Amino acid sequence: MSTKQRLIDGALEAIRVHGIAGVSARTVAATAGVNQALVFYHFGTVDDLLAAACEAATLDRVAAYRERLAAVGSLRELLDLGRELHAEESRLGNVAVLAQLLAGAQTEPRLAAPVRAALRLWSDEIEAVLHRLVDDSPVAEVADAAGLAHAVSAAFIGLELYEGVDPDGADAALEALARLAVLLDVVEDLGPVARTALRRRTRRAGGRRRLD
Amino acid sequence: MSTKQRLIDGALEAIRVHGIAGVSARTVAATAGVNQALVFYHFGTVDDLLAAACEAATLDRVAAYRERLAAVGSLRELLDLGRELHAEESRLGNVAVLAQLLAGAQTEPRLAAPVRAALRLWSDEIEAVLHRLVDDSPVAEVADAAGLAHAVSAAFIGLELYEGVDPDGADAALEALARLAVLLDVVEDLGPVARTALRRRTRRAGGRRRLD
DNA sequence: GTCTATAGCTGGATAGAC
DNA sequence: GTCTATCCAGCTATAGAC
Repeated sequence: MSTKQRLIDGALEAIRVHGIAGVSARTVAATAGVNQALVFYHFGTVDDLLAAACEAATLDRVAAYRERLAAVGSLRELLDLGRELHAEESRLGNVAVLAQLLAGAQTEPRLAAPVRAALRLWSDEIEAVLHRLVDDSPVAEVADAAGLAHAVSAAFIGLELYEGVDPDGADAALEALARLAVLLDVVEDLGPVARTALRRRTRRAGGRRRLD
Repeated sequence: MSTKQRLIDGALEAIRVHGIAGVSARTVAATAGVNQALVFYHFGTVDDLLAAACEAATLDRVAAYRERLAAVGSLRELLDLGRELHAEESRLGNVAVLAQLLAGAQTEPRLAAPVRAALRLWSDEIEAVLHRLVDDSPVAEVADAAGLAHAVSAAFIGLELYEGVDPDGADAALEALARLAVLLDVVEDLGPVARTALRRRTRRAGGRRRLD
């Protein structure tokens, strides 16, 4: 394995263990088992290494789910895959890494673009599935695929961080969301008469809602 | 204003400006306009100062919304207040501070308890309102107040971080969630016959969903 | 490409004068 | 309570030997 790759893996592991506030050329190099000066030889700055690690990790994980996402055939299946993905990535610590990088990107402009790109990789993937499942179902009335894809990505990050300090609270949140999502099933199975009624009602309610 | 208070305010401002990775006794003291050694005299360690700042800021902001939350009379109104709160706190940077502290708490055990307590202050408040609005409405079938309160808190954090690197994506996410929430209005206005039908359907769908 | 060594800085934390 | 002065660890980044 190349030194560059070892540094990237070391960076990801160092973020997992020490958080964004605890990563440094020294901690990363120690984790990777290489000399500290090589961080600067290969990447120039620590932030550039973090950016490279962010991109590499995301490309890898998104690719790992592409097939499973393509096989999803209903909202029910998508929700199940979502919970599976949450459990799996939580265990591997990938969402945690992305969350730390996202927190760091708030005040470090050089991290903002790579982190945005990583989030877009995920949300584009989710958006494609949502379009396929939702666009010609009754849910289309209330579901904007692009916006929801971003919301799902943000929720994954938020829940991961929440879980770090309040695991029971995060569990309860996931349960509650799954329960609420049952509504989508109900709408999806609606007959034509009920669909028309729903459309009428959502149009009205949507009009009342638009405030800002 | 006491030195302790100036340090707390300085800590909050320093987190806003430099992020959790950039706060130090020196940056905080400089922001507060006091001597660096006073951080340790008054709080012992930097983390203990951050913990105190976390608690103070949250108590302050939760109190600022208590009246408005008590005045909420419908899910529609709650959603509108939520978007108002998001805009207001985003501008003041309070959610951003909580998000940074939450990120730091993932790897700093001394921050975990205070941050969990802060999140609970918010979610308890939200849970109380949800109980009041939802418990004897048809939505109760699909809405667990306690779990949803945690979900809402986590979503606020996730969206705030998302907004920091992708404002357009975060806007789209909020729009999409508001649109989806229209479903709740629809269910809330359901007649008794439709309510019974919904209950039957959610029971079945809920049974199929329980996987992990 | 990789190593040692080091410059120059910022970090937490304390001692001791006032 | 507040200040100066200081210790020492850790930080980024570079120079230069191999």
